[in-house]
Amino acid sequence: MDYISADIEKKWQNYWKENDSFEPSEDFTLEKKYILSMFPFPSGRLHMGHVRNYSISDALARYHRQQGKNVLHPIGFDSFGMPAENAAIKNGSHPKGWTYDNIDYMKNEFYALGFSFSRKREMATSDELYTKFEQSFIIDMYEKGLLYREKGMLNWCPNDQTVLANEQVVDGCCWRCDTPIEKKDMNQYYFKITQYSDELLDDLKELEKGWPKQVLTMQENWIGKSNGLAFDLLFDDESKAKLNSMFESFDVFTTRPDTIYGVSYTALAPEHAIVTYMCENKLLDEATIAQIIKMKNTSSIDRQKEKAGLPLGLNVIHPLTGKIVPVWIANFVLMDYGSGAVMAVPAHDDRDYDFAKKYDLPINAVIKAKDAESDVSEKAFTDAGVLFNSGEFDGLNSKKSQYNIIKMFEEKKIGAKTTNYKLKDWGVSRQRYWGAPIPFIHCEDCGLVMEKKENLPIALPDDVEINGEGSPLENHPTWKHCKCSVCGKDAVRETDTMDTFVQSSWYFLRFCASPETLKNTAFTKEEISYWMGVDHYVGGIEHAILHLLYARFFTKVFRDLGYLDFDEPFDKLLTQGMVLKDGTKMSKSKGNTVDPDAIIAKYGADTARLFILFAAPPTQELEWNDSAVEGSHKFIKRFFDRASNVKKTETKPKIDHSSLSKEEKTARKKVYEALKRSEEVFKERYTFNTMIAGVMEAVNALNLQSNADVWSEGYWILASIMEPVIPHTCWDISNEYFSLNNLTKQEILEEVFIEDSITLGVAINGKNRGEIEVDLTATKEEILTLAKEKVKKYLEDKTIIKEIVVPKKLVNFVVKG
RNA sequence: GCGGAUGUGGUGAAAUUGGUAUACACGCCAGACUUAGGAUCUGGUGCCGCAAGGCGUGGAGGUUCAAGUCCUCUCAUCCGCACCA
Repeated sequence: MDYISADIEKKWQNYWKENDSFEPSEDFTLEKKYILSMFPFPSGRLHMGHVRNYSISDALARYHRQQGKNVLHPIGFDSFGMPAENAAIKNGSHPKGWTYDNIDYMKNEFYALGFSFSRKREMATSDELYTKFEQSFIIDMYEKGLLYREKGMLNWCPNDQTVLANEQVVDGCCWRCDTPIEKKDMNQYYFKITQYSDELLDDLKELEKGWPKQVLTMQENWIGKSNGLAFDLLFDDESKAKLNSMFESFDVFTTRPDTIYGVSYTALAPEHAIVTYMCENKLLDEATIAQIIKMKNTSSIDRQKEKAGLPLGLNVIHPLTGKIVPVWIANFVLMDYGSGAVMAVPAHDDRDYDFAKKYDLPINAVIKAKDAESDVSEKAFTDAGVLFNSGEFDGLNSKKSQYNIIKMFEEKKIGAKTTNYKLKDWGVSRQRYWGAPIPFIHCEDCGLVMEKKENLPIALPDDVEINGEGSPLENHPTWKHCKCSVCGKDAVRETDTMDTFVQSSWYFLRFCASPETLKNTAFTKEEISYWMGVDHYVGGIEHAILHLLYARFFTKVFRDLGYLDFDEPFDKLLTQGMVLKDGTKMSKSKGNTVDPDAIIAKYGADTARLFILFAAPPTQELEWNDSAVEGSHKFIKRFFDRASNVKKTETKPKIDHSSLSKEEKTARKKVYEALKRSEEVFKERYTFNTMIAGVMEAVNALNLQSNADVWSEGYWILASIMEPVIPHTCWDISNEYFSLNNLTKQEILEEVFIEDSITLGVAINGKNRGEIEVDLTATKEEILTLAKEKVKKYLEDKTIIKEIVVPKKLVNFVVKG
């Protein structure tokens, strides 16, 4: 029978659909596996990155199903978001229609690839029920004080006409459209993620077993915890008078209190309150004010190009020496880190050094290397060292003095040990239409109030005009008008919608809901405690910070709200590498994409899956190679054709190993080696390429013999091993020859690994010179005699100094002369 | 600058604890079958060399009977963060 991929694949896809083959059981006494791939945005069609992502998770899901586990392998769509609106603006389509059409199309693509998803748990985050539950959680979070509204300087993308979270600003530009962001003073809703900074950082330890180190490090850096000293710098009397006695002091933070005797100036961020006061009250001359305004309006990228600043004509008093220290304004001081002000120690900080050199400020060295002279004439000395010119702390090392200096500040009550984080609260409101509305109401009398839970969902209106100008909800004639949930008076709805990352922060919990639960509640605690945590989470490294941090945050919040009782959502994280063509990432703009549909049409889904899992380990980049795809296709055909050597059987044949020929024994050994490899791969290594190579070797070995029982046993096992990779082909073979009985856990037979003789390498001075075959029972002396005979010609005129026999591996002679 | 990785044939890549480097595949070469071959099958293929032999895992050292694997230094590439005080 010829291998016709289209027929076979269609046949089994229909079979799986009709038989609900991949629905998880509701029996919570079974051992479970929750296998999840990061769900896609419904952009229109699948790309190869998707195919790789789901090929990996599908292989895991199918393997564990064979092992008898209760497997949850769901699929959904992260369906809110800007592209739907952009398409609306471009083609006049409606975001809803566009989104759901795309979902339908992509679902078909998924099932054409044979992915074993639970069809009954399919969902999209733009479904009204999803919005309903999410809005309910938002209200819970507000009541807990984890959501607040505040005016602030926000990241504004002028192209997308919306605010962005800090995490969504990449190199000063919008993460989505690359437009340089602007700062805009606006009201915004924030999740208090900073309340969980320490826990988000500390719990990374729990993840060390299951997450790539790289991701852990990225999260750690993003949270950016640093310990140091915070203290007040007091103005002198003259400066206080200049400031109309409005300010006594300002607060600074340092991680290097050991350098404090080297302070030679201090610097404020251009946005600092004192600077703002001075500008507003014209306490500086006009030219200076103009320069400050210019500095503030400079983009963050330009601000990094060169250090710049101005003296403010103010002085503070050094807290330890009592000396007068000038106050500057400096463009490198960031308003949103620490207090927006720094003590400057040019001798021991590169930035302070550059600035001091430029403006000719004093450079006072106070730390030197242990056994060297201090030299800061060329550059700052930023290492730890020994203190000098530091009063009572002279001679102490950096570490010791940091401790002592902080202690002294605390005793004198002029400063305190302080921890700072780079992590900021998560701004979640977006001025867009295609998102989940934030369920709040603005009432003239009552202020900001929550919508009543019984009124949820606050759904989006369908009749909107989307033209890219302003917020479509804000511009809608009637939608925003409502009654206050507290006093009943006329009021207005919040027209901002939520960041789409909010939806992806809890979708993995929603998947735990049974088809029954789905209709009524978000999920039940019982279901969640059974299915969570996710055993394998598969997705792209690009989500290392944003999505994974937010999802971890939501899990902790839901725990504190009583919805669940664990700390971390994802036990194991597998970050897949990119799919490349011609050395660069596949992308439409580069025109180097390969369309999955075309590959399926030409070779079939199994070929695409096999190539993707065979060409490289999943965490590594994958270079697309047309002829290697061809090769994968050839293997499947050969695998299918050679199945004709198999004798039909309902059970695995029993074979008397001792009666077999050498070729037959080798074939069996290779088959069972492949099985061993498969277990390691699925349990620990996930290097599917090596497992597939093992199967290929086994097929090659089977082909060198003609014992029908050996063929049958071989295929019984190999079709089971390969089913997670090329499911259609394997189900077809299994059905034809084994009545599908072999797609279960396979037992390893140790007898096939026992051999009567073994091959040993013979080396001289570590260099391989030949090999000998010896009896299993051979003694060391016998082996040595045989080995010496084998490499006789290399031993002439030489003296053997040492003879090493490594059992079952090799013999090594150390020779001289 | 800080952090994380990766360097092995013409190519994608194997080598799980130090033990015969290059499994498996792609490509290439040769042969068979064929009207034909971009199908299928068989064999060959690390490099230099006619051979004997020598050399080979980015580079330089080291430990060891034995190093792709361990240690020191170094080079290159990729990724992430970045004026975070």
